[in-house]
Amino acid sequence: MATITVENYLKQILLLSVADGALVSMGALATSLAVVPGTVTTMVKALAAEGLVEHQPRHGVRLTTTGRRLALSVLRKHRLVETFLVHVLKMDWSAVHAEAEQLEHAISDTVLDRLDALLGHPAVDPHGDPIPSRQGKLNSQVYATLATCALAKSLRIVRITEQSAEFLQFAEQNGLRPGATVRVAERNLAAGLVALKTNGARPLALSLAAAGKILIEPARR
Amino acid sequence: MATITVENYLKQILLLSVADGALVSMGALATSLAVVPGTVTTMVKALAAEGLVEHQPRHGVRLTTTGRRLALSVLRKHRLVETFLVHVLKMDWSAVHAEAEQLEHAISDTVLDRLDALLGHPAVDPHGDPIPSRQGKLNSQVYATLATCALAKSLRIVRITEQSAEFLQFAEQNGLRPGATVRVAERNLAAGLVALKTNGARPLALSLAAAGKILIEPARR
DNA sequence: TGCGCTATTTTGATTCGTCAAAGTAAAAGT
DNA sequence: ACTTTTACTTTGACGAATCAAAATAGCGCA
Repeated sequence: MATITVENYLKQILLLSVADGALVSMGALATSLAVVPGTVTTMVKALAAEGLVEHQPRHGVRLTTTGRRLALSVLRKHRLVETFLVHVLKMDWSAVHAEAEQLEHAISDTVLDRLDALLGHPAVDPHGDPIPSRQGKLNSQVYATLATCALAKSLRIVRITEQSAEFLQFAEQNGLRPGATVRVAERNLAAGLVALKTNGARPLALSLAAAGKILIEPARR
Repeated sequence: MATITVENYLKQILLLSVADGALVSMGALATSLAVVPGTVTTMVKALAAEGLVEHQPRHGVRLTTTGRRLALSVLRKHRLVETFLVHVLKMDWSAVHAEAEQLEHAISDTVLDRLDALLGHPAVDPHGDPIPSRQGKLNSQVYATLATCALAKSLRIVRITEQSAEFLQFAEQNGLRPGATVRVAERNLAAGLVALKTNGARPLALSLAAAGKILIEPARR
């Protein structure tokens, strides 16, 4: 069985691959796993020997079919656990990521299935991130972000693609959570700023980088 | 922070110490942790260096105050998780031990507190084992067992001190769960057998060893 | 009192995941 | 095109946890 470390490497490669089967750079992997690059090289070679990834020396790494299946199962655990922590244990939206990071490696498939049923087979977690299905299907629809969308239109937030507790706390306190409605009042590329109007009405400024983390779709009706 | 291995050693020493502060033999520890004796010696010396246990070379090991506190916290996690799995996820009474064995190391104090509240601060887990309090108090009342109690009296099962799935399955199928009422019809020391009458009425024979795993008290009223 | 059995400890080796630092290839700049 | 920068890989070492097998201490028993 895969160790916790292996599970983390695979999950991270999945999260960093911009498109399905795209190469992930060793450096990016090292940063996101908080290890030095040499460690990643060593581990990736080991994973490749196990048939979990394909290593293109000097260029990067991608998941094999087997590796992807495993990574998706870890991601499913992570996101279902987050959903459970928020919806059942009423924990703070912004605090659950770190908890789930541990629990995703300790939870069995049996427990996961029960949890899934208890939660009513949710399609997305509290951040709006899609939950992989039991069969390993991941709804990877491409959404616009607050950094790129049309101005003045009424938008619905579908997802916050950032897991740092500070950012999530800030988002929550300003009404930026999945399901909320917003409009982009103004966008100033030079200053790197995006001005928002939320439902609650007080105006709000965001950096472009931050705005790019918030995925949206046209508000329904 | 203590590794998973350290947590397991401490928990096991706690469970094996017959009385508070009694020495636990290295051999018993090795068996219950499924490692060779040499490994236990090495680890115990390391734990002693950390101030978590006191090692009496050639004689055994006992927990220090610090070690005991840590062990109790692990045990609390284990038993609360078991309770959650049975009462909320409706999992099989006999299957939850193995699951909890993993989860006890992944769950934070924050999550544990929420879980405890959700379950209504239970005093015992589904096997009837007492759950240590948040402050580290463990209700260690001494109960009689089916191997030692009076005959013909009406008894209430309070606890099953055995975690193998086979035994628990057998117990469950025969109505031997905490809270159930039984009477000992007959005890044959020579044959090593105990004959029971359960509520459900079909008579049932148990080995003395098995009967000793079932703790009881006089039925109320 | 000494002999032998059994539990415990030692010793040397192994695996996993990691780091620091030196070496190398590829990409980017002038 | 040649040099510099950057990304990646290699090498040697280390800590944690383990095992196998040899060495030793304690204990019961004759």
